[in-house]
Amino acid sequence: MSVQASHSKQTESALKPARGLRSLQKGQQTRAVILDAALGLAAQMGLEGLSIGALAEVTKMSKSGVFAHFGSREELQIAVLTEYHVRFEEEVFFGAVRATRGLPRLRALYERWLRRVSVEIDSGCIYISGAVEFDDRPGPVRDALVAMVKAWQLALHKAVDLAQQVGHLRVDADVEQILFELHGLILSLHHDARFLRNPVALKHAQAGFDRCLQNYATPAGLAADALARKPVTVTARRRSTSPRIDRSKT
Amino acid sequence: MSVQASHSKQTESALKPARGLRSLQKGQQTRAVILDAALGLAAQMGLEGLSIGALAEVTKMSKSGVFAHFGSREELQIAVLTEYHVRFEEEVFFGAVRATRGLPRLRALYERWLRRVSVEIDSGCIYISGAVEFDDRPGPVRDALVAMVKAWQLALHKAVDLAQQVGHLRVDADVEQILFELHGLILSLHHDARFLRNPVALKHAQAGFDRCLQNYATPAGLAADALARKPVTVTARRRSTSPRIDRSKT
DNA sequence: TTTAAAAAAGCACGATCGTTCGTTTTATTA
DNA sequence: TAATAAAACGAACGATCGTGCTTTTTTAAA
Repeated sequence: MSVQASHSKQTESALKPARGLRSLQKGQQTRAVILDAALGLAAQMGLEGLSIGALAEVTKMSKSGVFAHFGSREELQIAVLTEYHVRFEEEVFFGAVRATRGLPRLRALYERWLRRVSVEIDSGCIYISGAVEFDDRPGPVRDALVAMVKAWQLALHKAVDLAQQVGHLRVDADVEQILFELHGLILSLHHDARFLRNPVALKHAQAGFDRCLQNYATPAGLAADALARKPVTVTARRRSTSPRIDRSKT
Repeated sequence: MSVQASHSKQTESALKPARGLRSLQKGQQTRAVILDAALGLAAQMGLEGLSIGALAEVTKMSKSGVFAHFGSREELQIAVLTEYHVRFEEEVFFGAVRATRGLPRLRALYERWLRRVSVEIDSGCIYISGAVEFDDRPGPVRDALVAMVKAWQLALHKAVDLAQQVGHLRVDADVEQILFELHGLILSLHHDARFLRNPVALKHAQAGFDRCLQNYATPAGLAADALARKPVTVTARRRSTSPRIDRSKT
């Protein structure tokens, strides 16, 4: 199941040569290198700002050499997108489903999502920038992006559903509404942290999540959430001016 | 005070000719036409996607003719930005400050903001798309954009402050946190409505605002809010599956 | 209506874009 | 090691980008 979007352009013909499948043969290997650089470039300049020339320069290859690996710019963009999807899935989703069902898992998903959007290495969430770039630009790239975002939202939807089933979230709460608000917190974080360079944006995003729980969670859910969180001390979280809550990371 | 960002590139030398200031003389007139077209183009393609060639085509002018009005692409982008700022100020801010201080005014601001982001003619909020495009692109365009967004946030900040002073919002509430969450709702709306084409996004944004009030407003504030809202019937708002709340516009 | 100024057009420039094609260099197999 | 396939390169294409420069057209003042 996972967060699979329906895009498997990996050809990997698997017929004829019964290839070694041990070490990537040179082609796939440099393709991976290119893709890695492309991810960094796309995170910085956006998917539309990603150019083959710049990519060639950064990988110290010729333009045509880079180009040959993808066949077209569109396919390069899609390849970048699916690579990002795989990493996102790996880091955020698979890393969080180990947490127990209910609020602990939902919080784990959210926390990892936070990190991904704000403090990542080259930062710049391609889902978010891509959504803005392609909201008025039809085509296969947009289609692929929509599929991935929807897949991720579906995964979140299931996590919220589960949290309701185990009695951590009130069953009369509108799941779509919860997702809408959580997504808003993420987008606001992305905006304030990256664009406005506001260093406290992360804390606002975390506080927003807590306040969301206060509204939609059951007493049992709140208890489970408190238990699952790092039990350093039992002092209630309070909003103070002194910036020492910083150590609340896993 | 208003929502003034510090950018008045309007030259308007005001010296020598004591110009007619009645009807714009030809230059300013076509400049206005170009700018109007540029706003539409930028809303659709983004500030970076806005090209002088496309702008010339849409206005049926020569490239150099368009170009001469701005002197550089950057100045064109800034001109588009300030024009957008003026319109935003007009529609959202000045249109809402007529509402009485406190929650009525805050709601008026929010409602107009909503419309601006979701249902506008050519739609596509340049503040939002610009924030994504220029979060990693230093320069005067970014600076201008940051100034405008901060000016708008300051205006919102004052509205929230006022709502606290008149006893509509709890004084122990963190203003920045409120702004963060409201902004998140707007961004989520922009994302879901424009990118995902979700027709119910607007309702989620409205419900999110209501829930925000439930958390941060005082009883007196809630009463004032209920009074200020269209007093069609006195039935309490409830979350039902039947979609009939649609007529809740001013 | 004539004249001076402003506005728009026309043309061309260097750069960069994605892309194609033919050649040369690598890597893989026999 | 020789033969074969894959990979990377180099050069060039048409298009478009922003931007200068010169000329023509339009507008405003005398």
